Amino acid sequence: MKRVQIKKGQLLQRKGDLHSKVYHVESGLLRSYAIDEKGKEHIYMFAPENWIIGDSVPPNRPCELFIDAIEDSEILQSEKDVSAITEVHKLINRMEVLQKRIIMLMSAPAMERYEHFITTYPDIVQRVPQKMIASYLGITPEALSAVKRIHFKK
Amino acid sequence: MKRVQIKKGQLLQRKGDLHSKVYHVESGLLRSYAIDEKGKEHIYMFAPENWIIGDSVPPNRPCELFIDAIEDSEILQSEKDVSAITEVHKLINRMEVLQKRIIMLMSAPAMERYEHFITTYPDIVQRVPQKMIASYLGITPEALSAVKRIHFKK
DNA sequence: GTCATTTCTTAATCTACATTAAGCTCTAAA
DNA sequence: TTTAGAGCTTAATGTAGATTAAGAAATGAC
Repeated sequence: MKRVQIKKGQLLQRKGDLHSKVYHVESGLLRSYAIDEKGKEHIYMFAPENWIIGDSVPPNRPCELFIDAIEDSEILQSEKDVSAITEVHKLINRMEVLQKRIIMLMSAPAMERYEHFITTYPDIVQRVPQKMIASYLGITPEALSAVKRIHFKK
Repeated sequence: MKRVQIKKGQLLQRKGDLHSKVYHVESGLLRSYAIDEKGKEHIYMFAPENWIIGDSVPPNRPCELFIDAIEDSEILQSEKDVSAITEVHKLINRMEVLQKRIIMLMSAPAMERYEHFITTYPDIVQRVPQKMIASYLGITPEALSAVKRIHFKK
């Protein structure tokens, strides 16, 4: 368990790394994301204060996600040691978020995903660029612009 | 921990239930799914032999998913007791599947999701109707028909 | 067996969102 | 102050997959 200070933009983990860590965010904001074959980023998770973030692969297998800092952050970095997981309920909370997200991606149109994002991450909306929100929602920045135009017209 | 025999088609859990359980499948096949406002089903997970399946909500909150049997099945039913979770690595395995699935839904076209489904669930393909596979992939049965036509033409 | 249902496929049309490209705004550097 | 470059928006066009509808095939009830 190690306390680390990182600067905005700094990369903590890249796809393919072995022995990837788990990060607890004390202050600041991290994100994890995948990059597909066309080079397009897909943000998988934002992690503001008090969140944990990491790649869900066993520590001996190369990881799938990139993790970097969107703001200057202070984090606690720990090994992925199964025996060290004292807070099982934190894992279960995370699984609940994932379940909701999958159902959203399968059924809700872009507009509803945007509204859901705003209610789940009210503080984050002002802290990240639009294109990152689009990436999280699984749409293009252009489509997000259109969604917002309609959203506020209502 | 209770052993139960269930018949094909039998509902084990419906959306809104409290104190939802966790099921370990000894034989047979279960599925969990959501139903959206338009009445459309979205299969969230298949659980063949040796899988665990359940809703990722705390036991005191109403659950989100329906769970039923696709085949006659024999299952072990247990309470959602955090202290009883001895196999943390099973949770972690599940999270890995969810992570892959979200990235798939965000970036891969229907054809690749179908191919990925076949490799991850090779035994299941013959055991469930096409429309359930479509529901799992997040496309319509009509679109799946088209995907398969192209897939086998290659 | 027959009849009724449900499932699967095909084809025509429609639509949400992607893609492309251009213009606008803001910041930062020289 | 101009210039370069991100980031955001707008609009035109393109496309994957949805929707609708109809027919074929499989399944189940009697």
